[in-house]
Amino acid sequence: MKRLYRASVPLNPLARSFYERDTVRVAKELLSKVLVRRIGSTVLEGIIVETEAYGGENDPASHAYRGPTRRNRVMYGPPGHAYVYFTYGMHYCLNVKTEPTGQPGAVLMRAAQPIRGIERMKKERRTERIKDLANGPAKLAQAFIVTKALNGHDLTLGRKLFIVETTNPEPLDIASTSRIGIRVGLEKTWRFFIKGNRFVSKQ
DNA sequence: CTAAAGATGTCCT
DNA sequence: GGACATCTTTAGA
Repeated sequence: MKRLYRASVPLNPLARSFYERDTVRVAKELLSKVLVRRIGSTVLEGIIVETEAYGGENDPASHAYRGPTRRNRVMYGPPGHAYVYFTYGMHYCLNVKTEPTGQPGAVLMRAAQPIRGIERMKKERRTERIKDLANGPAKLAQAFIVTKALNGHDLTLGRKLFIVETTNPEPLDIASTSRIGIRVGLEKTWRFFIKGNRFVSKQ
């Protein structure tokens, strides 16, 4: 069956060089880019509207603060891979690894504006409210069907899970605050979101 | 081995 | 605004 048009132009996944940079910079630049999840013939897409940067031994809020462990090993691997961890006994959170290999750094995907595959997301999230599909890190992971099976997945391959540039980028108004849900490292304003976007977790 | 916290979400008051 | 679900990971004995 012929398609009259494409809802989104297929673009190449962001290259490893995009991720292999300063974590805070990557966290800001990921805003407005599109997170893509493919499961068989199903495609899920969302505009990244909120992120948080996590560092290494200089960042007490980071999983890598006390050095490498089994859980955080992806944070010490090559850039451009997914770091997925399980928390609170029931939730997954999705990060992308930044900085060069051997240097810890990751960006937490905190919220996305659903643009494709919304019906599937509603089913996964058990809600009809589009605003509530991915306005939080664990909600986002659930909507995009991200589990520990994707931990360490290479985001530059363009399969299963990856990120692409926006087709029509608009000028961004970016706000920054302290990161959410942490008890230390509050002095760093490493949470970034698109100001005014209604799919952000908290204004 | 044991214990406590956790980059959260949901439901209740 | 607060309780609570639920279990892996990590730190400490």
